[in-house]
Amino acid sequence: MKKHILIYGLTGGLLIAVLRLVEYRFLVVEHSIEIYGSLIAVLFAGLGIWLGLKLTRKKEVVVVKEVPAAAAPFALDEGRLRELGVTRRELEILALIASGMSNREIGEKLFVSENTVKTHSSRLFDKLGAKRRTQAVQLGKELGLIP
Amino acid sequence: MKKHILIYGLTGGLLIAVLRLVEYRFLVVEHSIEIYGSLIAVLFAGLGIWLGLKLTRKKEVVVVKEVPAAAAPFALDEGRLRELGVTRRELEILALIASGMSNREIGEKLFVSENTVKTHSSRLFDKLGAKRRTQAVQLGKELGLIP
DNA sequence: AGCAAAATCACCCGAAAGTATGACGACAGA
DNA sequence: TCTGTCGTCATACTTTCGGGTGATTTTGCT
Repeated sequence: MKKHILIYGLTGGLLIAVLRLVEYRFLVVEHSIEIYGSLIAVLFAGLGIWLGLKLTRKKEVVVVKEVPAAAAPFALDEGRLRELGVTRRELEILALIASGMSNREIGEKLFVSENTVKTHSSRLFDKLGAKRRTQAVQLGKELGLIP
Repeated sequence: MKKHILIYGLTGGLLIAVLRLVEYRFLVVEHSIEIYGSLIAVLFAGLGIWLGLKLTRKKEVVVVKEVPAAAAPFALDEGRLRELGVTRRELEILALIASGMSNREIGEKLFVSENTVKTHSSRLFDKLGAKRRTQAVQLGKELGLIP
């Protein structure tokens, strides 16, 4: 900004000097005062416009463009977990059920017996109030336990 | 834009007229020419700045803002439906399975026998390559058949 | 009208899922 | 040390699912 003021001042001073020289030649001429004024007017108008442009260059209109975010990261609702009394293991099994695995497959994946998976899922269904595994999956999603 | 030019012209003319009047009083004064010039300079500089401001087209800066897309409207993938040969009824039943209903409940809701639901779901599983209803639900979601 | 696809239903059978009950060890916290 | 929770497993029983087959009716399209 200081640079602008400096340029402005210098231009003004220079103009005065130039006019001083010019003055002697044209002052005698009729209507020279109008020419003189016009000259200054044009020059300063141009300068003003230039300054105005410089000053407003930074005024930017921010346009917010909303883009559908790819995917909600999904955060496990820990609170709900305790609220319902669902244990880690049960949650783990719920996730596997949701992925479409059978009790046997889940048991193999977790290195436990199929019966264990059944007891876990049974207790899980109780806590969720589900009668079927498909319902448990649906409820689990609604409750924020699984993505 | 025409308005601006008009204002500009009028201002200039008016100024000339005013100066004409003022001229007679100050022309006799020493250095009046500098005052005169300064006056014009200041006025036109101001005018120029104002014009500059007006003329400056405000730059639009597009800010891409990621917003957690309220809700993906979900559009049924009709193409996939035909591609897999899944019928409307089967799709309907898939949706009800996904909501956690039993075959019996689905039958009651659709006013058909449980057996009918079973045949529909059986054929559906074939087409989806699913062995269990939970898996069918999972696949259905991946394939864009259900939300 | 006539064909093909879709929808409906039945019956059987085996597999998977779900319920109920009991039991045992590990581990944390009072 | 005692208690409660969690995870593990088993057995027995009921219900639900899923597969296979066959059949009839509806419906959409030419």
